[in-house]
Amino acid sequence: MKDTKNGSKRPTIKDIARESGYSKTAVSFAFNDPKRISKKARDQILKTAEQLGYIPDPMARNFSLQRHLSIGFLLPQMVQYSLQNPYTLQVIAGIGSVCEKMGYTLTLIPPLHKSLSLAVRNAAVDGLITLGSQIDDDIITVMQTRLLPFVMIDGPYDEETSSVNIAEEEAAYHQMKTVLDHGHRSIAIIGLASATFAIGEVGKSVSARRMLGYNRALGEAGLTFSDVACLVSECTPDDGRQAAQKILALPSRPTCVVTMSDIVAISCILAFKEAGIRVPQEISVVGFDNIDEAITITPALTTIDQPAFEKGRLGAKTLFSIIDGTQQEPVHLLVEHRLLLRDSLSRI
Amino acid sequence: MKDTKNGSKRPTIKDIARESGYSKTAVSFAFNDPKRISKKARDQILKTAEQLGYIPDPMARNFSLQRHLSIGFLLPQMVQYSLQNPYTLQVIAGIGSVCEKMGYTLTLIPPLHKSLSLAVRNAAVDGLITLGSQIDDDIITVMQTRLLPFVMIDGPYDEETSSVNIAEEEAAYHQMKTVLDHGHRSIAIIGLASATFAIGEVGKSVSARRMLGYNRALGEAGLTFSDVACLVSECTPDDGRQAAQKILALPSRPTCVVTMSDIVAISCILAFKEAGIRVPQEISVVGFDNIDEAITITPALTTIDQPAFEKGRLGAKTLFSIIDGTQQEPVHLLVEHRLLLRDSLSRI
DNA sequence: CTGAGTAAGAAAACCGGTTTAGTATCTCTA
DNA sequence: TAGAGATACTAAACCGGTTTTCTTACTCAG
Repeated sequence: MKDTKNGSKRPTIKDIARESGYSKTAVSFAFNDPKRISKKARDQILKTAEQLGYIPDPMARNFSLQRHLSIGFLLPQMVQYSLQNPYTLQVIAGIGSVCEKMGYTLTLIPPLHKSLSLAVRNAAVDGLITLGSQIDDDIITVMQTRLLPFVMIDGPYDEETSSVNIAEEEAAYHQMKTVLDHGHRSIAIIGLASATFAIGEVGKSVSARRMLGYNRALGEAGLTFSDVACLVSECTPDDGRQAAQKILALPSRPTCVVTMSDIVAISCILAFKEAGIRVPQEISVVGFDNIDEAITITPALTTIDQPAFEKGRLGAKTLFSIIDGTQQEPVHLLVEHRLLLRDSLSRI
Repeated sequence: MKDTKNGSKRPTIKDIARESGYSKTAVSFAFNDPKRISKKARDQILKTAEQLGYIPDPMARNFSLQRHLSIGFLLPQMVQYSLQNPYTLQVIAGIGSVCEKMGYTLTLIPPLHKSLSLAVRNAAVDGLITLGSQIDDDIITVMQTRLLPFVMIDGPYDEETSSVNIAEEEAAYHQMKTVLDHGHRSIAIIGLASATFAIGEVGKSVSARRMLGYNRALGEAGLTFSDVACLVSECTPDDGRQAAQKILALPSRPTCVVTMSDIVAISCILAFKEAGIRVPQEISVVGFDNIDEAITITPALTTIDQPAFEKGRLGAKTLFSIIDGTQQEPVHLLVEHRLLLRDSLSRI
């Protein structure tokens, strides 16, 4: 690996061509299509490449071949939170397992200057997977304008866009109904930050779909949203704790807190315990996602289990089938959820 | 966003130039250096771009500017294991937090056709961070040949290569000495898969350095490696369980198992419990890393705590300072470790 | 012996941007 | 009123590969 003439920079295909006495074309063939060239030429070229320490520039190749060999995962929140959230990490692992099989890398894309759509504009990938409800029309427009294939996991529902989801409304109904069946009537709901409690228009976000389920369950018990305390929280430990504080500050304390994420639920449990309130004797908590900690925390968390790894895997498989042209029409995958009854929910 | 003439493909800078009546240069300036161009021209160009749905191709930009705006993380194992390993995930989170600040993406690079060095040849990144001891000379040669800046975390020690580590020998010494101080004399060691129990030559890998520490501690207690059972295991739950089975099959069961990773340690605890053996009453287990599960498992795991997130963060910071030229010479960072005494180690 | 077909390789176009070098016009100063 | 300098823009080179097109020499069948 000695220096080439061009300063101390890496040798290019041109250098190898010159030094070996062949053309650029020949060098390219030597590496990519050996049959197209004589053994003598190939040997000479590879020897020269070896001597000069030549490795074809991946970006130049990819650019020329109009591909990236990488798919992107749009981090739904700041890295600090996204990559500490076990649910998100399981989804990433699922995506990664497919990438590995396909010989692709997985590019984690954080917001750029706090902007997701800016990050999407600049993303050097063959396709994108999004997670969660932070995906607004702006972002979708950028992906469509770039003609970038994408799959949304837990995203806002859209006929024309491939997606992977659980039956959100059904799951939320099931979650709330279980709480009501346990006798609770004084309830607080902590929605995702993007949640809206206006049921009027048909909601497209995960939050909105879950709200429909909550509404139905409450209705069957003769309640409406005005009978429950409605809060929202980012899906972070800090925000979860703040929500817990707000609940403790309510004029009358609810007997059960229904959350849309285990992260928030667990933060609540911790906050309640620190405030000297016994869970579930004085207040019940139910979660959503079934992250690993849900079963190790005391009391073990009653929650909705959703197969995070599988969601990632299916999302990635779908994305690849769009990229390679196998899949032309949008697909909408539904994966199974189930309610796990554990200690954090008590009967009243 | 209507179609351009060139079929149904995305418009390029050339299309915008033609349609707007200006040159490619003008279009480029309109996007990147507005001051260089008249307001009239800029408005016309941006209007045309908007109408045609033009977004500059990130790869073409990056290629032209000879940069990637991404750094790579070389996954030490199959995705299935790497992205399920909490220690690795914490390191990734640390790296990601820096990438976010710098406006870079983080590319997770799985082995390509089982080959890490092949993956490194093809990686489209501005720099690489490696984790663990799987890094052989082959891989290092590729990175050096490509003139790709890189930082090794927990890697084989090398004067000329920037690195982030704990004082491995010291930590291992501390771990083993604690076991010996608790009275254990019948000990099994489960090393990392790459471990070698030959102490002769100065080891460069993490395993080798830890072995020196073990050797020293054992020596002070009047023991040598021939007095302990020496096994190796990949850092996966499956392999950890296999190692546990081998220990149970030994002619005389040791009173303590010393592992080089919590993943393995926890697998052992689970395997032992399933075999009806009480931990720590009948057998003690100590780990290494202090992953989250170490404290939630019963019995809580005695282990060496190392700051995974911080390692990732420092590794990334170092890499960026090499990339931007601030850092010329290799740096070798040492971060603090500490022993956490918990229930899985009993006194004998 | 000739013409078709093939093998080996070179030249040039291309991927889609950025940037350097250069041109024409306009403005200001001496 | 000529010359210097600034302004606004264009043409062409460049990043490092791949690929299409073309040339030349060789092979073989008729």
